Amino acid sequence: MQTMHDMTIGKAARKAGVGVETIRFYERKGLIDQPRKPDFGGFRTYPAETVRRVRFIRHAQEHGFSLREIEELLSLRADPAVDCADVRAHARIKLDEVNRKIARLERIGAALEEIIAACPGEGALRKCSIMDALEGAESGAGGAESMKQTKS
Amino acid sequence: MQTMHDMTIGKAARKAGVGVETIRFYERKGLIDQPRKPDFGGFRTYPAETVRRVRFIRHAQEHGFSLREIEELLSLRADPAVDCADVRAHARIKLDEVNRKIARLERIGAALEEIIAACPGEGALRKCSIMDALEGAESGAGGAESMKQTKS
DNA sequence: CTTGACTCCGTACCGTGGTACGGACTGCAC
DNA sequence: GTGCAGTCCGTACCACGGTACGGAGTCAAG
Repeated sequence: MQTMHDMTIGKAARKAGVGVETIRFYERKGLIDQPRKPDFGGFRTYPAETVRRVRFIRHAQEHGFSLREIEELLSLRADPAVDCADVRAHARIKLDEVNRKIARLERIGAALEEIIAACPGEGALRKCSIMDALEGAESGAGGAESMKQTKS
Repeated sequence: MQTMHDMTIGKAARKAGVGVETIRFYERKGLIDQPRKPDFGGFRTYPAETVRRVRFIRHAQEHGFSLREIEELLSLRADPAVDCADVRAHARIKLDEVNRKIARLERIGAALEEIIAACPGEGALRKCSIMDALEGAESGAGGAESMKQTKS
């Protein structure tokens, strides 16, 4: 039996802090499942689980995961029958991705700090080291090469 | 006065490390300006400045700036009255963003490590800390996050 | 029983950052 | 003088993450 906390889509959306269209969008994407309509007419009712799931999605997005990655993340715990080793393997892949993202951001941050520190803070742009840094390339981060296709 | 280093678009693109289409795209976006065609036929010639500008764009992208922000940066440069501090302020905002992203990623990384560690390597998954980490997420620590839209 | 708010559903559209395509032209080499 | 690489130009397309729209149905209050 569904809890008595079921709600219509609008209420679920408000609770989750998103728009109705966003809920539907996630349904279309398969990130959350669409409750079926009551057979005797009326509106779909959404369980509290939907709200939790939407919040999960938003938080994961804030952490830099794409919807595709989030789908995977959700599937980690979707099936209680899933073997722990599988879950762990997925989690390790994700952890690896996270660490790579952190490393990349740290390089960017270090480069930014460097150019900010080198900036005199005032004066004409003629001698703005930030502009120079962006123009001139190097800056520890390396990778002046063309990173063209990064499509997977 | 054109320098003697003018080149066709393909050469400029190669020098800048991007594709021809990317140059044209930046032209359409107004990030670089398109040289006019020689009136007596032939191809456009691009000055070395274009290459520098494209490199600037790519480097700024690597530092986390969007094309729109880069456009601003470029227009700042075009204005001799602009102060260096303006540029540094932009860089600081970016640095803040980067640091926030890193902090978030580190939290999710820790959560992933937790579930990996909690996993015995076989058997069913009982609890998933990643869900906890992302669902309630910033709860405990006074994050003050989630100031989403407040639809009425 | 009417009104207004909400739901349902498909489809179209938005901005971001490009990539691809096709036909016509040009320029250089052989 | 022909052939091929490169240019020109418009347009279409891609993935991503949604947002908006319009017409119908439904619900709950007055």
